[in-house]
This record gives sequence, C-alpha cells and structure tokens, in this order.
Amino acid sequence: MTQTIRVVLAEDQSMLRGALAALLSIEADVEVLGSFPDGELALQAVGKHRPEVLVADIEMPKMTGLELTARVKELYPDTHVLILTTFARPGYLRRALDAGASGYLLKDRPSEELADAVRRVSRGERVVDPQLASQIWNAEKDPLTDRERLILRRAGDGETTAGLARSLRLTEGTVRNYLSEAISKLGASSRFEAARIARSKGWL
Amino acid sequence: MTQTIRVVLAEDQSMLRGALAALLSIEADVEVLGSFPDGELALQAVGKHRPEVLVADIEMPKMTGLELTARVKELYPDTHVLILTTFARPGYLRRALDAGASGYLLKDRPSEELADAVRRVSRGERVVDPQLASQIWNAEKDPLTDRERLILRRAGDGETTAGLARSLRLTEGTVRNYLSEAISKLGASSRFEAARIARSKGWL
DNA sequence: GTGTCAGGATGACAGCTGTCATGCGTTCCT
DNA sequence: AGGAACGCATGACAGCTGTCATCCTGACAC
Repeated sequence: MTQTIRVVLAEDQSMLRGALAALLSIEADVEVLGSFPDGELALQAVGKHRPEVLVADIEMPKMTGLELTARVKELYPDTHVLILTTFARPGYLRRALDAGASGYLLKDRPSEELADAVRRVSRGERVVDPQLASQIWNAEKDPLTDRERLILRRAGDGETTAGLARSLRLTEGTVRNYLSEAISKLGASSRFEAARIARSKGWL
Repeated sequence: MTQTIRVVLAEDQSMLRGALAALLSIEADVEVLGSFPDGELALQAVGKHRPEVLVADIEMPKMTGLELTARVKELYPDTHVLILTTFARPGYLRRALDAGASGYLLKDRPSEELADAVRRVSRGERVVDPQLASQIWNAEKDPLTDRERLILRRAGDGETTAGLARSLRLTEGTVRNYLSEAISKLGASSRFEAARIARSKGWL
C-alpha cells in the first residue's frame, strides 16, 4: 500500500468546492486537508501542510490559479499542482505549464478522472488533456495588428464608432476600417461576433 | 427513520455532476438514481424512476432546467424540483417558481446546504435563498412581449434580420421594429446591448 | 537606391439598422 | 355599443456599418 496522498483544494464556487472535497474523500488513498475559496488562503494552507497535491481552479478572487501555481512552485516545489478549469484555452494551458503545473484537467471531463489525475500528478507524472495538448502546438496565432486589437476590444465593450474616432483622433471611416479588417480576419460578420471570437481565443 | 429520498440529477458540467452525486450519496437517507447532462435525458429518467426529488441546473443543452421543471410538474407532479444554479437572477427565480419548482439554491452556497435542501423539498417544503426571495418582490418585471423576447433572444445569438424575417414569415421591417421596441424598453442602444441586459436580468 | 511589403489612414458607396407614424385586430372596461 | 389599451405588423427614412480601392510611411532585403 502506497502512502496517503494529501490534497489541498482551491476553488471559488462553494458548492463545487464542497462537492469536490466529498468526491476525493471517497478515495481510500486520498486525504483532503482543506479547501479554500481563493488563492491566498490556499497558498497559506500549502505552506502549512505541504500537501503532495494542490488542485486549483484558474479564475478565483485575490490570486488566480496561475499566479498561485507560480508561487507554490517557487516556495514549495515538492507540491504538485493540478489545474481544474472550465476553459479549454491553449493560452491558459501554456501559462499553467510555464508556471510549473503538473496537470490541466477540464471541468467537463467525467468526475472519475479527477482521482486518477490526482494520483498521477502525485507521482510526478504530467496529466494534460490530449486534445488540448495537441492544440497548444498548432494553435492559431492572433492575426490582429495592435491597432485592430485595441479597437476591437473597445468596440466589443460597447464603445461607439464616433467615440472611438474621437478618443483615438481618427476619422470614423478609419475606425470602421480596422473593424472591417478584424471581422474579415476572424471570419465574423459583425464587430460583436468578431469580439466574441477573439475573446474566446484569448486574443483581447 | 424516514424513507430513503430518491434523487435524479440534471447538470451539464460533467465534473460537477459527478461530484454532486458523490456529495449526496454520502448521506444515509439519500439515494442518487442517476445523473444526466441535459434536460431531455433527465426527463426520461424522472418518468422511469419517479424520484422524490429532481435536482436541476438551469442552463443546459436541449432543454433548460426551467422547461424541464414545467414538464416534470405537468407529467409527474409528485416529484419535487430543486433548482441549483449559478445565477442569482430574480427573473430566473420567478420563472422557476412559476414553473412549479420547490426550491432554488445557488451554487455559491456551502455544499452542506444541498442535502438539507433536498430533504426539505422532499417533504414538500419550499426552499429559497432569503436574500433572493426578498428581491423578487421589488424586482423590475420583464417589459418585453413574447414576440419581442423571442426575436431579441435569437438576434442576440447572432441570427440576422433577414434570417429571422424568413423563419418567422415577417418582413425585415417588422423584425427590426420588434428589436427597436426592445432596445427602447431596455434603455439599450443596439440589439446586442439589449440582449445582454435582458439576459443579465434573466428575461431571455 | 530600389523594390517590396505590412501597417496605418482615408473617403465613397451599398446595404443594413433603428426609429417613427400608421393601421389592424383583440380584449377588457364602462 | 363605444372606446381605450395593447400587441402584432408594415414601410419610409435618416443614419450607421462594413467593404473596397487607394494612398502614405517605415522597415527590410537585395
């Protein structure tokens, strides 16, 4: 029998946090030491308990899972980090791995995979969704120029053509032209759709 | 000792679905008969098992939790429905209660409350977050007509004016007019902003 | 120095968007 | 029955949106 795997959880949604703790506690070889709603509290807990594994969400208040991962690997490199997130964005995966995460698991994967992923990262293995892992290499890269990106972001937030032209000292035609370029590069059919697409790929 | 409470779960995010099932299964007086990723499958399961309680998310593919609630109360009125959602929107709560839901629990409530809420709705009690319950009374109510709501929802999803006109057998002018009405009622300045506002209040 | 290329900037133009005045049918008071 | 209120439907119109052809500039290769 191998040693018990001690786990700390960081997840901001309370119901999911409790449910994940219950899910992991069922496993005989896993012990949940504590679960926390933000990165700062989780970091303290990791410092105190030095668990084998930290399971962390990305989008959390105070300190994101990505920052948390970096701090944990810096201060307590023996703790393996498993990122558990909704977002299948290659940009997040790349940043998670760069920060030193051992695993990256999506919330729409079956719950049976969680305990297995925890066991594998605890042994020092790397656990990444194969589909996502392949995406990271042939990920499309942002086709937008700086000007296009800036204008698309602000237009997507609801700023008007006239307002943008005024604040950037351009004519309205020019602003519309950048948007037109962005729309065409992204295969969208309106500025709003273009903004949605760009955001979903992490380009804005 | 009271009888076992039999539960069916409807939740589209796989990890949460499995974790909730684990959480409820820990309770000695609760039995999870099955858990399903969309409303249609959950409806079939309710028909087959006639559980005491259905725990349902709102935003799911194929059939939303609100539609599911209405269908369940129509076909199998003995099953009590507990809505479990991220969204503290009075509009959702009102529609859930109108559809016959017995409870409305937020995903950012502690996981300990879930089993308790399940027990209470199984006894026929009504379980609603007190803060949210008070909001429902002084909440603005949806100013949109059925036609306006339908068209705004689909326009917000990116359907074009021409496409909407075709599929609804209206002229483009008429479609634009409904959108114009909706925009004005919601204080927006474009169809997209109007859709965003309406969605945030749970009116779409 | 010359050619090439990408990004920035512009205005004309066709087509789409939101607004408004208007008409029609239903429902509900009085 | 009359009429007020409401929702549904329409088309004309002004203004905004996205597209396109075009020009200018600076960076880079040869």
